[in-house]
Amino acid sequence: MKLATWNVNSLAVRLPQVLAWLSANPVDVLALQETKLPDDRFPHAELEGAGWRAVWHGQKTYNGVALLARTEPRQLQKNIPGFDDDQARVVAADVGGLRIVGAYFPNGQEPGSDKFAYKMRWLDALRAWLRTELAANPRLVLMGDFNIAPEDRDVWDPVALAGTIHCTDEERAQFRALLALGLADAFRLFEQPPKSWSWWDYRNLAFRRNQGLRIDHILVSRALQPQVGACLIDKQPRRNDRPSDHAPVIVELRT
DNA sequence: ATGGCCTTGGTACAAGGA
Repeated sequence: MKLATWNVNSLAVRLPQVLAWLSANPVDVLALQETKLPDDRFPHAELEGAGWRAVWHGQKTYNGVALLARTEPRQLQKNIPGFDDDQARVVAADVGGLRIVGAYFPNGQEPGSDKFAYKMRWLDALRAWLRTELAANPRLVLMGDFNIAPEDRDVWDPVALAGTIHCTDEERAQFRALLALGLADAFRLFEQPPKSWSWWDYRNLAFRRNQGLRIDHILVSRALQPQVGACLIDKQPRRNDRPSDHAPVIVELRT
């Protein structure tokens, strides 16, 4: 079983690339972030035509998440229960015997800003909810755009970017607190090439220079860890014309 | 360099992203 996550930075723009990628990369579940579509504009018919069931939670202009699956997702959850939020950032469902949580974590903009405070509140609420969710669903995967580079090795220039957004101690402590719930960063269960990133700025020829961050993650619960066979970042779609600034992350679970 | 790009909304340029 293969699962993947991809921040597509507008599904309206990227749908053809998503369908092409899915044809070449037969995953069972794909979590999407930054669909940037209200629910009535989600392209469920096109996806259905390609053999994908979907659940989606979107809004106009910003944010928006979805899960695409080969089988019907059940037990749908949109956003974090009990956390009043006007931003569409979470969609969860049961697929193939797994609890799948797809999430678009807040960016946070700048330490000390209102948006950063929101990011911290959102992370607190996510963690509290996941604690109960994990207790009820031991086979759980949390994947998406975390907007957190967990360690210095996840940053192309950790000196220049020390303490900046995605790299602050507070964000990294939040990431470790998620791991402490009993989750593992699937990517780090394996030896990986140095300078592995999942996002490259559109500016500065950043992709060509491989100047990026690893901020898109797949976390697996303890019960699933023995089944994780591989985890990789697929840089290929970042080479497309009009690419997303993020690349997909893929995990393989042995069944 | 308080920059460089991309998307949306809307039709000029601001906001947001990371």
